[in-house]
Amino acid sequence: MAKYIKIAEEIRERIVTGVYPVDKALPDQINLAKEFQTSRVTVKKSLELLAVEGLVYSKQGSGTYVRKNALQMSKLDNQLDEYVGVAHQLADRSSIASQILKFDVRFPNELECEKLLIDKTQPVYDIVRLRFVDDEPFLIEHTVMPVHVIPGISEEILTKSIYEYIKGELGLKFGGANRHIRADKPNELDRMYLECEIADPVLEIDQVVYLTNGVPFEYSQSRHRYDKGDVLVVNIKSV
Amino acid sequence: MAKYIKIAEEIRERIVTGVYPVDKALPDQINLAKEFQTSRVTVKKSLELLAVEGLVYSKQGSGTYVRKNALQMSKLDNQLDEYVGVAHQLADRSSIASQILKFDVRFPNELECEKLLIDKTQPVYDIVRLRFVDDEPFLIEHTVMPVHVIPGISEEILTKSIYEYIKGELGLKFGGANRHIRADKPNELDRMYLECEIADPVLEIDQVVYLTNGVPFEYSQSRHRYDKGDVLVVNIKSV
DNA sequence: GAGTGGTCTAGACCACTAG
DNA sequence: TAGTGGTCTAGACCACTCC
Repeated sequence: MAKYIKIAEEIRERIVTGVYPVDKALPDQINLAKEFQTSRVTVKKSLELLAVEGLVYSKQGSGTYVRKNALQMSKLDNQLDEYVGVAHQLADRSSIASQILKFDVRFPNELECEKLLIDKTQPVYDIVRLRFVDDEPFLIEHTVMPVHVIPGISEEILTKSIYEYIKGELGLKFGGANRHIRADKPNELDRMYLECEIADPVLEIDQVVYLTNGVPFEYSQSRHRYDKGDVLVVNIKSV
Repeated sequence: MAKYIKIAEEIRERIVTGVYPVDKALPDQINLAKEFQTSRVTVKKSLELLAVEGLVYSKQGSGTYVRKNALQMSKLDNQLDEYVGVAHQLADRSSIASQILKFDVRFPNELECEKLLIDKTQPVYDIVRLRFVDDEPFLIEHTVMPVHVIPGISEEILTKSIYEYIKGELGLKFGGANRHIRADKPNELDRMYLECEIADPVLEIDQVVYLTNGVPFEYSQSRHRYDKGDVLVVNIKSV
């Protein structure tokens, strides 16, 4: 484990336990460097980590301070690391099940080519899944994935986790996503499978998910019951 | 302007113009350092900037590569810098107007105290605004702000931009936000002011906005017409 | 084993804040 | 003006990838 990460952990611990109180300055970088038997550059790197997490902020010429909302931020971080779509947010506290409504291979349409950065000749999986939380329908998800990027998908994998398969079997890493979030009226499928009334809105999330090398591997549209969960977005400016 | 930022700009330019092609490795850090007459550490810092933007990724022992979706990412970035709530997303291409429905000062309730990290004795502004894009109602926003954090709010400021006032007059900086996004059925106000039909869903965004020092200065709930705009969330993993 | 990125150092100078 | 963070250097060693 890198030294600057260990130091960041120690400082984070001191913040959440109140050794470094909220709204007050930390010891300056030179003294922290002395204490941790390291160079100032390394200490600075640790503080940058904590700044990205929203725990501290630095003011040139003045000092590095604990942010007033530091304690709240430290709670959020665990959730963030695990965040993949919305389904995962609930993984801890509930049982999740999947029902496969459709699993096909076909050629992509124009929009899918554009989103997935592929051409018309490259086949894609066409998957529709219904997800349950504690036996109640929660979301319906339409996923399109390029076969050549994620080969070997089977129904068995779909009932478990695609992300686990990509990480474990294929050795690829999730690298980010762009999501569009909007509200919509329920359509036929929503009413049938999510058991929506005609006046029940749905929350729609359109996303393109990328591997670390920027190759898109999933373009999906998921539609959620409006009364089951929401989307949390945390945003910290670094400048 | 710091050298590492200039170098990042030059490399970004080379990526978007195709000098460094997508999916290929950049020159290694030592050679980039030579070219830019600098040290390897400085080059690395430039590459880290570009990695955060989603343009490149580095693989220890192998090289630094242009991400396949780099060109799409470079388009998104401009939008992101300007992102403050949802209203701003539209600022460029349309005329925005505000109508003040309510502007009061009162004591906060328990939830507001918790969100804004204040106690019951500290008064808050209680503001309700209706926003129009090109003369059509677009969102209705209920904002609560602590008076002692943002003093001197007037109706005139509200019709313009609170953020401009905070930055310009008070010299404070916006430092981040936590948002919860969900879909909901329209309530009385939505139907009256947003001109929603009873079956029209609304997109609700609950947010706490912070200054750079972590002091919450706004707790707001905005409700949007489902057919006018959505929320874009970009997420790049750095690990 | 050669090449590449990741980390770390010790010291320097600059830019900014605050009294 | 003193103190603090921001940047930069030149060199070193380590960890990892890939041939």
